[in-house]
Amino acid sequence: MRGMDEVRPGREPSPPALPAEHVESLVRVLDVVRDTTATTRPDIARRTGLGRNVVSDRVRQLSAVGLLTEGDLARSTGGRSPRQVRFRAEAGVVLVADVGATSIEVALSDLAGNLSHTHDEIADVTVGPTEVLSRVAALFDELIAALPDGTRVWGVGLGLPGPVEFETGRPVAPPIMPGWDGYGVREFMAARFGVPVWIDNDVNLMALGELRGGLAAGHRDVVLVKVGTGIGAGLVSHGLLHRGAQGCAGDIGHTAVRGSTALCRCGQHGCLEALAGGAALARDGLAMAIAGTSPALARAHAEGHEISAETVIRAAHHGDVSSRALVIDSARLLGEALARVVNFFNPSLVVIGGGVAAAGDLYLAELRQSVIGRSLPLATRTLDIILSPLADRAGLRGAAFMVVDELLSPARLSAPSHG
Amino acid sequence: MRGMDEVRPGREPSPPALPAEHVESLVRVLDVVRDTTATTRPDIARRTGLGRNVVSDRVRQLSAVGLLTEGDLARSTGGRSPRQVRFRAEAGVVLVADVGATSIEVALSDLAGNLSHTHDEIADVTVGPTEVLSRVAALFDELIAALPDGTRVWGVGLGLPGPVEFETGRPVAPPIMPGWDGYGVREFMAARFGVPVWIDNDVNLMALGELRGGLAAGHRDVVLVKVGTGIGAGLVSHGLLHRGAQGCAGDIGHTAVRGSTALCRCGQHGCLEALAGGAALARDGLAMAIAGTSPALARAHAEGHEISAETVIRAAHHGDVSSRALVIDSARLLGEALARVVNFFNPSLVVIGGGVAAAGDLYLAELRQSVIGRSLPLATRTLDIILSPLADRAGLRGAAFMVVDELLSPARLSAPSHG
DNA sequence: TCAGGTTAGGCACGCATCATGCATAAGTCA
DNA sequence: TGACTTATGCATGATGCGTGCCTAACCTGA
Repeated sequence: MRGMDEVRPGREPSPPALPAEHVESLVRVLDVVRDTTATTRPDIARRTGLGRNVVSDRVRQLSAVGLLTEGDLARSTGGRSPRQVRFRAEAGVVLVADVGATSIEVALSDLAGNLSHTHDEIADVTVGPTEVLSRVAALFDELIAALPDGTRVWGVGLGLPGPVEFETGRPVAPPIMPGWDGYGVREFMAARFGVPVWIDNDVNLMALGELRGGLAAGHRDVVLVKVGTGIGAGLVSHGLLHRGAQGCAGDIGHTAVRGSTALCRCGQHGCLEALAGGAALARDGLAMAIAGTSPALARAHAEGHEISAETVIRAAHHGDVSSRALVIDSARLLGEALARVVNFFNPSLVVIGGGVAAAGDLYLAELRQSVIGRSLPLATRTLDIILSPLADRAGLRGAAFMVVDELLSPARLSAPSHG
Repeated sequence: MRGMDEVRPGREPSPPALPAEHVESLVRVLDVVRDTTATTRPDIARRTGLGRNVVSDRVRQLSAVGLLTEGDLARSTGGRSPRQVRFRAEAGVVLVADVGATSIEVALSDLAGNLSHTHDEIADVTVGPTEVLSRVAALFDELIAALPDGTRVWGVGLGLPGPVEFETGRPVAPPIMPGWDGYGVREFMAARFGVPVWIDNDVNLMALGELRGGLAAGHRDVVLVKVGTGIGAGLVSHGLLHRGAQGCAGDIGHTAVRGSTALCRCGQHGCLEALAGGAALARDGLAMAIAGTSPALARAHAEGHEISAETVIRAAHHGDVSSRALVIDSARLLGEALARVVNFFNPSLVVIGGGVAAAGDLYLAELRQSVIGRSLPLATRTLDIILSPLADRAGLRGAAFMVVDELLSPARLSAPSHG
C-alpha cells in the first residue's frame, strides 16, 4: 500500500482553501445556509447575530471559493427583495460507503448528502480489512472515473458494522469483524485517494443521516434503531452523536430477553438480536417452512427460494398468518427492549431503520403499542416512533454529512491538519 | 405569596455586575480558573489561547468585581515567578436544598460548591409544594440570618425527587410527588428571596456534583446511579447533563426484572426498584426479622428498633449471614440492570451514590462482578465503577454548581434576564 | 555576588474587525 | 405616482486584541 501517489495529477486539493481568518463567522454563516434556516442575507444576519455588513462580506468570501451562490430574488417583505443565498452542494463530491456484515453499499454524494450512482453488492466483512477495503476502493475508482472533469473529491466517508474509535478511524474489538481490530482504515483510504477520511459505526451514521438531513432534523434527543441482520442503536444527545467512551454506545441487540436461551452470534444466549433480528426472522421462517406451519413459506421453500427476513415480511403482508405472527412477535420483543431505552434515555423521537423496517405499519403498530405499554407515561407523552423509509439510505447520507461537517468545522478550518 | 418585597433592603443585587463586553473571554478565563486547570496568568493564556495581554486585562476586571484574587507567587519555571490567581469562592453564597421523598437537606454553599451549615430533617414530599417549599424557605431564612453582614446571596439551587422541566423549573408529572405537577417552584422561591432560582432532578444534581467537583471530574461519559429508597440515574454525555426530552432521562428503577412480581410504588410489578432499592432491603429485612431467618435483625426488631436499609447493611457488615445475602442479592440485581446501561451508554465511569452505597466494598464487589459478567467486554475494558462517599453530599454540591454555572454562563452574562 | 538567560507582566502602538451612518437600489402599499 | 420599507454597498469610526519594548523578578553557573 505504500508508495502510492500522494496527490493525484489533475485533482485539486480539497476542500477549496478557505481564508484562515474569520473562521468562526464563516462557519456560522455557512451552517445556517446549509441547513436552510436562513436563505437571504438579512435572514443570516438575524439568525447568526452578525452585523449585516459582516454577513455580506462572508457571503462574498464563501461565494468566491464556490461554496455559496446567489439565487433568485426572494419575496419582498415590504421593501426591496433580498437575493437568495444557496449552498453550492455541487461544489464537490464525497465518496461514501456503508460496509455491512454481508454487504457493501457505495455512492457518490454531493455536499448536502444527496446520493447518486448508488451501488450495492454482497460481500462478507469477515474476509478481513484489506480485501473488503480494496473492493470498496475499486468501487470508488469506478465512481471517480465517471466524474466530470474538474470535480473535486472532498473526502471519503465510511461506515463499518462495529465500534470505531472516531478520532483515529480504527475499529475497536469489533465482534463480527475478525481481523479488523485496530486496523488503520483511515490510512488505507487516505493513501489510496489522497483525501481526508472519516470512519464511524454504521448505525451512528444512520442516526447522523436522519439528524442532519432526515426525519430527525431539529430534534435534540434521538434514538435510531437499526433492525437489520442484527439490532443496534445510534444515540443523539444535545443534538450530537453520543458515541460513548469506547465508541460502542448504542448496543441493545445483546441485552437478555427473559425466558429465552437462543444462541446469538455474539456467543451469548438469550440476546434480543437472536430473537428479533432479521437473522432470527429468517431462521424461524425457515423452520416454519420445513415444519409446514406456514403454507406460503413452505411453498416458497419448495420452489427453491431462500427464506430470508424479506421473504417472511412479504408473506406476512400477503396475509400468511404464521409469518404475520412472527413479524408481530419480533416487533413486540423489540418494543420491550425499546421501552427500557425510552425510559432511560428519554428521546423525543425514535426512528426505526434497517431492512426489517420494510415490514411497515404492521410492525410499527405492534412496536408502538409494546413501547408505550411498558414505558413511563411521561417518557412517551410526546414521543414519536417512526419508520425510516429504506430508500433513504440514511447511512450513506450520514457518511456524507460526517465528512462535510468535519471539513467545514471551525476546528479544521482554523488549523488544517490531517488528510 | 404575592406582594413580597422584590428586592430586600440591604441586600445587594446578585451576582456582581460583570461588564457586558468581553463576555466570552471573561467566561473562558473564569472557567479555567474555577476548575483549577490554570492558576497563573501565563497558564490561563496557554489554556484559553487568549493573548497574555487580554488575560491580564480580564483578570483585572474579574478581580475588580471580586470574582478573582491574587494569591502567593507560584514556583518559578526558570524566570520570574508568576503570581497565582484564585477564584474567590467566598465572593458569595448559594442557598441549596435537596428535597427527597422523605427528607429535606439544606446547606449554604460557597461559589465552589463547598458546603456549610448543612441541615437534614425528615419531611414528606407528598404533603404538597407549598408546605414543603415553605419549610425549605424557612430553613433558608435561618441560613441567611446566620450570614455575616454584606454577604451576597447569588441564588437558590433546588433538587427534587422527580422529573423537572429545567427551563421553567417546574416538575412534570412526578410519580411520587402528588400535587407538584407543573407547580411554579422557581416563582415561589424567587418571590421569597429575590434571587435567581434553578431546579433540577436530585439525581441529575448528584451527577453534576460529581462531574464538576467530584469523582467524575474530567470524564465525558458518566452514569451516576443513586440507590436510596428508590433507584435512579443521572447521565452525562459530552461532559453535559443529558436530561432527555421531558427531563426524565435516567430512569432505571422501573425496568422489569425477570421472574419477579414484587409490587413497586410506581404501581407496576417486577420493577428493579421494588427488588433492589433501599425500601426493598428494609422490607425484606423486616420479613427476615419476623421469620427469624436472621438472628441479628430479629434481635433488633425485638428490641423495638425499626428495620431500615441501614439496619440491614450494618447487620451485614457485622457478619449476619442472611443480611449479607440480602445486600449481595441487591447488588447483583442492580448489576444486571447496570450491565444493560453500560452496553447502551458506554460510559467511562459509573458512580454509585445514595444510602445503599454505604454498604461499601461488600456491595461494590458483587456489583462489579455482576456488571462485568453481563456487559460487552469492550464496554467494560476501561470502565470504572466506584462508590461516592455519602459525606460528599453530591446533590447539594451539584445544586450549587448548577446555580453558579448558570449565573456565570456566557448566555446569561451577555443578556441578563430572569431572576 | 554577579552576569547571562528566562519568564512575568505592564504599557503604548498599530492592525484588523466590526458596527454605524449615509447613499442608493429596488421593492410594497395606498 | 409618492411615501414608505427593505436590501446592499461604501466610507468612517470605535473597539478589541496582538506585538514590540521595557522593567521586574527569578534561575543557573561561575
